[in-house]
Amino acid sequence: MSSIPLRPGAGNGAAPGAESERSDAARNRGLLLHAARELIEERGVDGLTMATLAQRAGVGKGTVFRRFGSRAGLMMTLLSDAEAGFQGRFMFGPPPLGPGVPPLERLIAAGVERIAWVLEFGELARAADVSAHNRFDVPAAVLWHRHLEMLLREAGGPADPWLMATSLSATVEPERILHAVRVHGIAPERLAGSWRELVSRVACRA
Amino acid sequence: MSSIPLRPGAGNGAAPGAESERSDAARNRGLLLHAARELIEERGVDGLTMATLAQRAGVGKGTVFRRFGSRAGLMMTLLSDAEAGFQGRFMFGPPPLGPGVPPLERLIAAGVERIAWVLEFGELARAADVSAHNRFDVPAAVLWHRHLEMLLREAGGPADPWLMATSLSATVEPERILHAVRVHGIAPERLAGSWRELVSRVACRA
DNA sequence: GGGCTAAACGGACTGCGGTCCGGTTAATAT
DNA sequence: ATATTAACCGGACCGCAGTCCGTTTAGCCC
Repeated sequence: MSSIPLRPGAGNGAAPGAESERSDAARNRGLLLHAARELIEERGVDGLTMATLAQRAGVGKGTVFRRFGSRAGLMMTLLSDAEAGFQGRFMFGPPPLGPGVPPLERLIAAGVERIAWVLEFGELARAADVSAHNRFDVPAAVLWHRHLEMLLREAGGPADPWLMATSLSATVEPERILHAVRVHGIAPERLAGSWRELVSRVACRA
Repeated sequence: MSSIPLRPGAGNGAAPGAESERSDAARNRGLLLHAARELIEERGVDGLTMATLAQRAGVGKGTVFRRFGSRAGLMMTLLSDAEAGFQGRFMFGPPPLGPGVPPLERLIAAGVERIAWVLEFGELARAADVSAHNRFDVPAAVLWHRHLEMLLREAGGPADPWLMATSLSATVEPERILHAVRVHGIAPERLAGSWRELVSRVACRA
């Protein structure tokens, strides 16, 4: 009948790349993600070790690394839902975060939302950002950077929107934000206020 | 005669803290620092392992960790000369980096100098900045932050100089600067140009 | 010089991220 | 049902940062 065989395990929630996936592999990925969320809930992000995770999920350590490549890869996978949600909101969501208002307003909203996002998921993001490549060249980071760059360009402010977007991006990095809040006790509203002032000065003509 | 006994090993170049230091300890620290510089020259910062360092210096591994606490501590020690030089220049050196010109000019000079410093010593700084504490709460980092904050305050620009200094500081972090130059091929002059624009917009009234 | 003590020494040990490879199994073709 | 094979599995293994503790020694006092 069908010349195209069914690919078991394809099309389930967590994207297995472009290829399909054997059913045992899919099952193990599910087990691992579940166990990972459980362990993080119990012991925090830093309390999760790859060996413990393997044991909890009832698989070998090699399997964990084949699925996620590295600890950072696992964290990125765990983060992907939260990141996708954030992306969706600033690209297609309602104003002032999404399109429909002047660029400066969107920039302000983007930073405020980002700060809130970091406060919620920053711990995970920190664990995912072990290398410069993971921090800057991963699709989510590139997208965020481009979004800021585009808004700066629309606002017609800086002469070098790419680098200015880099500066803005640096301002709201998880490590810095979490440190400011947790160690220096800076209130999130104060972070938002400084962000507002920063982008207001940077994203305007003259 | 003298009721104050001589403290052997005290007063040599590399500050041993507030206390004195036994002669063998001082000798080993010298050997270790020498061996470390040698190894970094040969294999790069990332190619230095604590075990290799111990072996090269002809001491045990425990000794390395007692002297420097951690790999990051060793890197900070190796960096301290370069950092002291940089600090001296922006605090007491000739204008426009040192005092004697309007704050905006000093801010511009500070960033340009910092970028150059990072290009020279950033690899070491990256290895020293393993934790948030090492990155933000170490004396050199605090001093640099305070310097930027003070200049912003003098310029009378932002309403929240402390946080604005944090943003400026984030812009010239080693990881970002090195990544921009090495991966994206951004020319240092372009970094300097963007810095100039950033501080010009941030550090002015109105 | 000889004894005393606090400090320094050094290497075995642990825990972790990450790799490797021989054995196993899911999917397919016959 | 059986054979084939590509993908998957698992745990032994490696290198590294960092710790621990029994041993050695520098500096001081007599």
